[in-house]
Amino acid sequence: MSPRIDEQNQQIRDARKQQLLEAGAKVFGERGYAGTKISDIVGEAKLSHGLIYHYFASKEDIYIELARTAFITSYETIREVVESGGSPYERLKALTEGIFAHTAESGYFFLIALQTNTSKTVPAEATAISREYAQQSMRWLERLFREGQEQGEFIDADPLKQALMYSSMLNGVVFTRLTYPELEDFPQVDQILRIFVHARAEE
Amino acid sequence: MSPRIDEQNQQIRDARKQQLLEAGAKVFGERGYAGTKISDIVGEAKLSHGLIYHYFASKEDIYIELARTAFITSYETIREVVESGGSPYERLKALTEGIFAHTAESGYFFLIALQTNTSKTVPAEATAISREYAQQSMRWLERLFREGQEQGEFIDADPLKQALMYSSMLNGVVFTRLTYPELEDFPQVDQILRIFVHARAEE
DNA sequence: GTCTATAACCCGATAGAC
DNA sequence: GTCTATCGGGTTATAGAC
Repeated sequence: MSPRIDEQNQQIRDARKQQLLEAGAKVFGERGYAGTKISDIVGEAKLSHGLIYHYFASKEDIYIELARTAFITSYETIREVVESGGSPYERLKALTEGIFAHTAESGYFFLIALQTNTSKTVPAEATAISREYAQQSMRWLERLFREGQEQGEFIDADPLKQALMYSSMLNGVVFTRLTYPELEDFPQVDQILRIFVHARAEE
Repeated sequence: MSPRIDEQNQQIRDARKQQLLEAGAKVFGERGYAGTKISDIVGEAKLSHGLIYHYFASKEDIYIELARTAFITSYETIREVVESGGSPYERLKALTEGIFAHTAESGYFFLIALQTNTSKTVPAEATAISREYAQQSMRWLERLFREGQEQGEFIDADPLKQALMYSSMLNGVVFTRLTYPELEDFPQVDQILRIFVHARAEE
């Protein structure tokens, strides 16, 4: 095999794998781990039944890879924004808007993350990955809230609980946005962030 | 058959049905509709495999009955509190605390409601029931927010969007409480309701 | 009313041809 | 690399004995 052929083959392999992952994200998101059949995935990807096993060892394997992508993406977004410049409030607002924009286009990953945290049927490895990244993400959020309190922008409260409150609210709102996609300009980001900042005269 | 026997039989039937519904709530909540096997339910209820079909026509049937209970309970709680006495803020606070108390003891129904709204594998009838009650519940919440605005307690904003915001936040927080049951006094109800009320001097 | 046994079907994963 | 055919195991629902 010449290098030329090798390279072409690699491109085909990458393309097929991506095809299967995208199909998997859609059907796992819509139907859950147990409710998804291999035939659903290959049907969505328009590939034959057997071919999926040339790219993944098992159904569990596909799910784990998708869950990992979901959690890493979320974690990296949080880390980058918290480490970036701007006041704590500006960063919190930027993070919120970034997450809304992201989930609007790839809601399936949100649903996969949700399942990984609620269903006992998902592969144990996916649940372990979730726990790991959830903990790390919470640490970054905690730091953001602590900074906001030190600088006087945020109200005083246990920073970890504020971080939990923030992620709770975000989950709830993203979920509603997925349920009612026709709702535009929901929610007002400034409004939901009022929970965390000091009261001030209304204009 | 004497009436005496009939009555005893009816008691047995009711008890078994309740047993199966409770087992079903647990395993459907934990494993999802597709991930739950009949053997999981009867195993949890400690009854034999075949017996479940003397009480329910099908697996779908059990799920529909559980989903109906979940949505009706939620709807009735909202309706009763909104119709009760007290200022809008007092009613909103009472509703929030009531829902937290309720989901703390029967979180499985929350998970069943969640799945019914996100998974395409659940029986279509359950999804229809969800939509119906969600719409009705939203109307009552909308009314509560409109009253709060008219009386000057709540900030001005589209009452329907405030109702959506409230239910989003509640979903997110209940979810977090299920994920971290060891967290006590999370969240501070007064804090989350700050979103909806006018800013005022902090004590 | 309760149980065990089984029918009828479907799924994940593999084998092997092209 | 891609496909069809098939194996082995497991699932819902029913039948029939006690």
